[in-house]
Amino acid sequence: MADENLLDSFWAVARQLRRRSREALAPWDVSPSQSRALGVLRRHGPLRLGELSERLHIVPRSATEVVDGLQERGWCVREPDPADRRATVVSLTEAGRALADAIRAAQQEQARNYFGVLGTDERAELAALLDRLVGNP
Amino acid sequence: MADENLLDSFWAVARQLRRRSREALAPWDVSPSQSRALGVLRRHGPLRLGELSERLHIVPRSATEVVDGLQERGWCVREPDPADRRATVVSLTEAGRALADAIRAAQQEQARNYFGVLGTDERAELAALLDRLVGNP
DNA sequence: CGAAATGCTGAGGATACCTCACTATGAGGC
DNA sequence: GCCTCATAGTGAGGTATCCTCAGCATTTCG
Repeated sequence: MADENLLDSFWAVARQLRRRSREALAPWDVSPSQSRALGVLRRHGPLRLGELSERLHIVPRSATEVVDGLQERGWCVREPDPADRRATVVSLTEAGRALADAIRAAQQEQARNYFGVLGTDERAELAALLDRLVGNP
Repeated sequence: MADENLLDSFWAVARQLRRRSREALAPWDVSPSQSRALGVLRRHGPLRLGELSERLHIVPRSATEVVDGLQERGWCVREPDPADRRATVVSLTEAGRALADAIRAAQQEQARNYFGVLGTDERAELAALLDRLVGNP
């Protein structure tokens, strides 16, 4: 079975990607979990905390902490949802949006760099295989 | 750039693999980090704690904790290195070896299952691409 | 209107890492 | 042989990122 090696290779790539991502984030002193939240808010716009937690695959209580961190640094704000006063809507501030954009650019650059050892068609092949695994038809 | 999607797909696969691996480990009540240590000890035989920590990509102090956990459950033992009394050699007990074998079998089964949605040649292709990325020629 | 559901958060805990300082031992220069 | 310096492991203490459970405010529904 080469599947064991497949697993090993996969995790080796994951480790490298994690390291590079950490390095790419270093200039801004943003934690990986904060960066993920910024990315989600950037892509989807304002979100209720519960929705944010779903997209981050964490429980709402954990999203509370992440948002606390972002808010402390002035990157997002909480506002009551006018449609449901139990809920709070989280939006990026201008600083937060600028930061999210910068991080996205850095990550794109990093991804281009890392995956650049493969050719264009190979990257497409890799993406297709991964999507098959995930179950994205 | 599809590289962003490539990243997303990659992490989606990683998440699924982590979840499945956690499920595969559940019957034995072994933590992922303990399982990794068991795997290393199984493959390489007795190791000095420092060597074990290197292969796990963690600092020696952290390996101490992992070994503490394994030893508590009777899966490994510490013995002084006869060649250097500062060092301690960690070896699997019989129970530890049996457990490591069982875990390996379960993980192989799981990997076969997960990567089974791809054909044999596609798995080879994926492995080759990943190895290129890691830098394994 | 009252009961049940929902959205968020305080309190507290687990895991898996880390650094720093310390002890015991080993190894090389004189 | 002794002195110095390096090395192996670990105690103490800390951080990040998750989790559950309980509680409060609010909404929804029979």
